[in-house]
Amino acid sequence: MENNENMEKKSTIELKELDEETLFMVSQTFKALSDPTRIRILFLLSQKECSVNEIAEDLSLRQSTVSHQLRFLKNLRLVKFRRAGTSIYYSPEDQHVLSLLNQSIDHALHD
Amino acid sequence: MENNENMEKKSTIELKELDEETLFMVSQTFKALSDPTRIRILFLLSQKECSVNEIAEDLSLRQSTVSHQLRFLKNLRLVKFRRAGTSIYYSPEDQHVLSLLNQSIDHALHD
DNA sequence: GTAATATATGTTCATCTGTTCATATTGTTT
DNA sequence: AAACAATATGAACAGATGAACATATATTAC
Repeated sequence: MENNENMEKKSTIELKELDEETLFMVSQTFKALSDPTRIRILFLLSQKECSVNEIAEDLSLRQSTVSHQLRFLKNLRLVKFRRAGTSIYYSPEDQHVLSLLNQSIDHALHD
Repeated sequence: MENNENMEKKSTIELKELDEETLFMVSQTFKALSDPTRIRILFLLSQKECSVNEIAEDLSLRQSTVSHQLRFLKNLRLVKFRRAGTSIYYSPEDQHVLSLLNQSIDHALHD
């Protein structure tokens, strides 16, 4: 009974609907960022557009691992790609998720 | 070679270290928010301080399920608690994570 | 003290995840 | 067209995860 009127500043969550669909979308978004490999891929792509092989080499991952994770990120529309010759170059598509990642890294670094 | 100087606005991720420890912390934070049950618990707690049983009843979850998830959130310092009689009341502890959740819900709702 | 209530914990189980290998597909280049 | 290069895909496996049950612990009330 002492915690019922804290919806002003400090970004407390306002009363909103949390229907099943929203809940699923939100959890999926965070799931995308819950794996170190995916974070490293997104982090790398936020710095430079990369082909699949470049990602694999830069992060010391198998090509198939990168490809599988890119499919995951692609399905969630978090990355886009373009073909260039025989390679396919990936880059981030969702600025919002990149922002969430950025904030979280900042917060972790500043302890 | 066309994506190398986009570190101004739009919250592109700046060049930072992504050491193992930071990577782990960040991924753990997002993992906490990647499960619908934990999201519902945090969302509920952001609105009112609750005992374990209140959470279980409000969200139609087993008491043990709630307790296990609370332990998870407690380990990550995302919730705090106080004892009152025979009950234990939980509330959010990490404003930053609450902010991430809030942003993500907003984004999902505004499509 | 004992009984009652609230919460925490251990274990089991089914499911989900992420990686790897092997192979298929796709587009390019000659 | 064939050969090549880059990427995607399928299957299999190990490990992680979340829910449920039963039970243990802890505090209050009597």
